[in-house]
Amino acid sequence: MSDVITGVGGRALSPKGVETRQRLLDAAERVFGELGFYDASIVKITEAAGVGQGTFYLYFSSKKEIFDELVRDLNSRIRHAMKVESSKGKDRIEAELLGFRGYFEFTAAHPDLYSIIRQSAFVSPETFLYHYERIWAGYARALRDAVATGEAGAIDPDVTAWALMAIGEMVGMRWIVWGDGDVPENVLEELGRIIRRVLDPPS
Amino acid sequence: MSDVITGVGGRALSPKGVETRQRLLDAAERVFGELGFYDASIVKITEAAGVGQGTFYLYFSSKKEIFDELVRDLNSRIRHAMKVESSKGKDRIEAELLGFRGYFEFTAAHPDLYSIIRQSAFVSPETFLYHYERIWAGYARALRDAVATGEAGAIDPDVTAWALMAIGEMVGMRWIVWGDGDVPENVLEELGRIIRRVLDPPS
DNA sequence: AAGACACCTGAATCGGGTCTCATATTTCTC
DNA sequence: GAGAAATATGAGACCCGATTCAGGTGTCTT
Repeated sequence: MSDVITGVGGRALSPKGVETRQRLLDAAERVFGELGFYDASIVKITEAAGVGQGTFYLYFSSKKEIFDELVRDLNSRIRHAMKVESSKGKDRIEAELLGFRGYFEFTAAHPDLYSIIRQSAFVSPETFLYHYERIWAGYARALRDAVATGEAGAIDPDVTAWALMAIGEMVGMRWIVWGDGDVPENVLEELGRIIRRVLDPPS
Repeated sequence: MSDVITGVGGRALSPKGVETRQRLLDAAERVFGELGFYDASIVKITEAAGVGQGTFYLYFSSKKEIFDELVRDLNSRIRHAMKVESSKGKDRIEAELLGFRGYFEFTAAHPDLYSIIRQSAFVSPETFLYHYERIWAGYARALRDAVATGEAGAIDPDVTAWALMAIGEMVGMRWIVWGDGDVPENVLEELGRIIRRVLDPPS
């Protein structure tokens, strides 16, 4: 576990270097979010960060590297948002629905970031895979627990986790990204019905 | 309904022109599939088609235009594959599962093309939307019919259609694109269980 | 076979990108 | 405050892509 922040070549950074690196990351988030990976350029990122072009290469060796770093960061923020919400649920069904709500809220608050992650599919397939597997793992563990405690019926937790994750992503895209930024109440209700049916809790 | 094939500027094409246009489309499918939209270049497409660079602009006005044409073509092939399979089903549940199989078979046979469609999200959002809405519309109509005939319970066909489509896409990605090109039998079985539960047919 | 018309060509233009490097500045250490 | 180390700079070398254009080739008609 090395939490030490380094520049290119593993160079240790002074507080000033750490700050500049962070400025570049923040700028990259804005620029990638607005323009997408391919239309974003190093020049635009350094301009947004208020540093010279050459400075970029003191901290990141390529455009892809800073992009990957950003996706990992977003992934952990999304999982955090979901976990915070879902932990408020009294049972597994409620927890799942709240987890979705957390996801939708994050998506609504950061529609650009949502699109960044989708872009990683082509920019950096490993990172894209990492993103889905991390989220999936959380779902699958929760579902295994639910089966163990009898809150869910005879389901396959692994396959069901992929299915639920898929639904959350699609609904976020359909009603938040393509819609007016909010998932309507009737859709949330139907989502509740679907989750209940899929989880098959003993009555 | 104009089935007349034209070049840039609506120019009518002779048989030779039609053939060259098709050669470019076939080449574009291979090049986009292998390299993705951004790394593909007009030069590479014209080389793969065996024509000069300038020829490209006799038939398509830009890289995006030929890409959009390709996505629309793929969309109709996917829907056709799904329809052919699902029409073999004896009831709605079986039809849905067969439709998924058709989709998986298409995905397995054309993994590159699958990725092309995902790329359209950034290259051409309208086309991406078109793709999902066309597929969704077919699902939703089938589900409405199922509700009417009593093959499905008190479901919201529109929301349920988005959910089922999402599941199919995610499973295709997880087991075909990331996996070994085939959806295992046990996953298909669990998928059957999920569909049955979600459709809620009266027992 | 001459003219018309569709088709084809690739070198050249133009724009824009990544990354390097010689040099300058700031900060740290003693 | 002098020397070392870290940080910063932006012009320019280098590369590659989309698109245009002035002119060449094939094919059909009469």
